Amino acid sequence: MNSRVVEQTKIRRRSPCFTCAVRDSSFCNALIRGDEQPSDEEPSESQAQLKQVHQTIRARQNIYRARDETEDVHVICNGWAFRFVQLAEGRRQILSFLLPGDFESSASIFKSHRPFSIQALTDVHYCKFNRVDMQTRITEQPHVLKELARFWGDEQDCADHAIASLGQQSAEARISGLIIMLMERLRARGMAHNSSFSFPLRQQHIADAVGLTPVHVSRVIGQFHMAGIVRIAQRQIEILDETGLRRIANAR
Amino acid sequence: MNSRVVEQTKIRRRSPCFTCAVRDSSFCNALIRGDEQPSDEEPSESQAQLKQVHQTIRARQNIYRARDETEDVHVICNGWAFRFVQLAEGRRQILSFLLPGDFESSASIFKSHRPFSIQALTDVHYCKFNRVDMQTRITEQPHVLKELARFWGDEQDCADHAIASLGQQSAEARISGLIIMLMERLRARGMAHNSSFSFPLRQQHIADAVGLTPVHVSRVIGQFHMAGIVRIAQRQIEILDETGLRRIANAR
DNA sequence: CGCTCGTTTGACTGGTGTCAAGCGCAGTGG
DNA sequence: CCACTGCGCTTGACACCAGTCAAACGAGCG
Repeated sequence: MNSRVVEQTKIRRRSPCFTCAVRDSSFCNALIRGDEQPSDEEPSESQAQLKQVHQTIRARQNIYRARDETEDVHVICNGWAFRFVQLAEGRRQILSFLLPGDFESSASIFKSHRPFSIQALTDVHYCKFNRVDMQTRITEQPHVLKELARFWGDEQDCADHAIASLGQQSAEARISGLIIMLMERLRARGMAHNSSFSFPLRQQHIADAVGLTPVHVSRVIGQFHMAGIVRIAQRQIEILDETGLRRIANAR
Repeated sequence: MNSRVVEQTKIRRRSPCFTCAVRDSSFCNALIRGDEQPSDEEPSESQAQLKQVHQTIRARQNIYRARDETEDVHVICNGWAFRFVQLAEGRRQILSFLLPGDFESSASIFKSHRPFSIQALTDVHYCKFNRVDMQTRITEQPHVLKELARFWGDEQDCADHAIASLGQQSAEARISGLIIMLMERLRARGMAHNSSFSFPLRQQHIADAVGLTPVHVSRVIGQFHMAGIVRIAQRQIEILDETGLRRIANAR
């Protein structure tokens, strides 16, 4: 396949996207590289319409605050972020984790304000696309819509999985399921090697994601440690017994 | 507004859609009526392409079984259905309830098989659209895509709400939240009058939707009865104290 | 009349939350 | 270099919400 070469020539060399580590698996790719079919219509024209701005933000800062109006849609280039809702009495629910190449959410492309917030978990490098430009790109180029639909289906599957997990599974199963999901998503990006990968989550984040208290998360992770299933240290995780971990995740 | 009249002329009088009670608020409307803008392009041509088949199914029958290949996308015309995943040991999680005018899920338009099943809760009258036809309709008519995006955003909001509810709320809050959500969705369709509406859910359905056991659902609903907040009987519900119900739904 | 299905109720159990204290470590400033 | 501090994690004691098991009831229906 030399499609990669073709893509590179279409992305301006000055753009940070030129060196993006996850470009091949991200939606940006379809967006930026223009129409896949070799055609004679000038691609540079619609190319110019797609404004994007790259930005950096420190850990714990909000990338988007719920219900704010914004013209932009955010894509994570580097680092981890998460989508969440803030509830009464300091409680919050993490709705999803955003990894490099992830959209804040594909539905955001069509809405100027959303009910959730987005916060950087590590230092994050992200990219803002103009929403209206994106919409025209999607209506004009059917293959971009197709690609978007794929992301959107994946998002729904993740959401449905979270609902089933929260509704039906025990604390151990929910936590191990979260670890497995993150592992698989990182593997798909080539960001996990020999069952060991970056794991910047605090136990508070895990708790907010799976609907438990940090205290109980600590107990469960402690069990996992003692059973020799995982090892978490220095913001890194190592999966020592993937089979065992999956068994726990699939049990009630 | 005489747009209603215009629409009627575009829907063949023989079609069940002609007398659909929720047509104005459903996605079918945008799909069937063709391009909104008065234009000279012949609408009858693309009209003919959109195959739809109407069907009826008894309560408790499955409309779709998880992971089956299908060429169709389903829309509920009449009655209630629900989307669910079946888990080990007879457990199941209800992911969402489908009311008249609802799509099985907007992401289904782009995928030939999905991880969830759909079951009729009451006797259901539904409509099958051909998926590929639908896709071309969406790519060809930008306003249909816009409309679809609206549904899709609503779906995400519902899913996010369910996640937050399951993760952070007490049994009382989850159950009252479910009742309120159904009430509001029925009101939007003109299917709820003076805080009283059809409520075909068994307590088992409520339990499977909010992640509790039927026994505990019974206890909570019993409390609601005794507190004079709602009255459920003969598959009908009456909201006696909406303020109180909302207070419970918003508390932890 | 005697099914079946859905609901209710009681007694008891257990998983998870709450509260509180202590530990280790990194950063910071003297 | 050392105290001080804050953050994240761990641990223990105890409380409580919700699950489990079992029995009984009522309504609809053949």
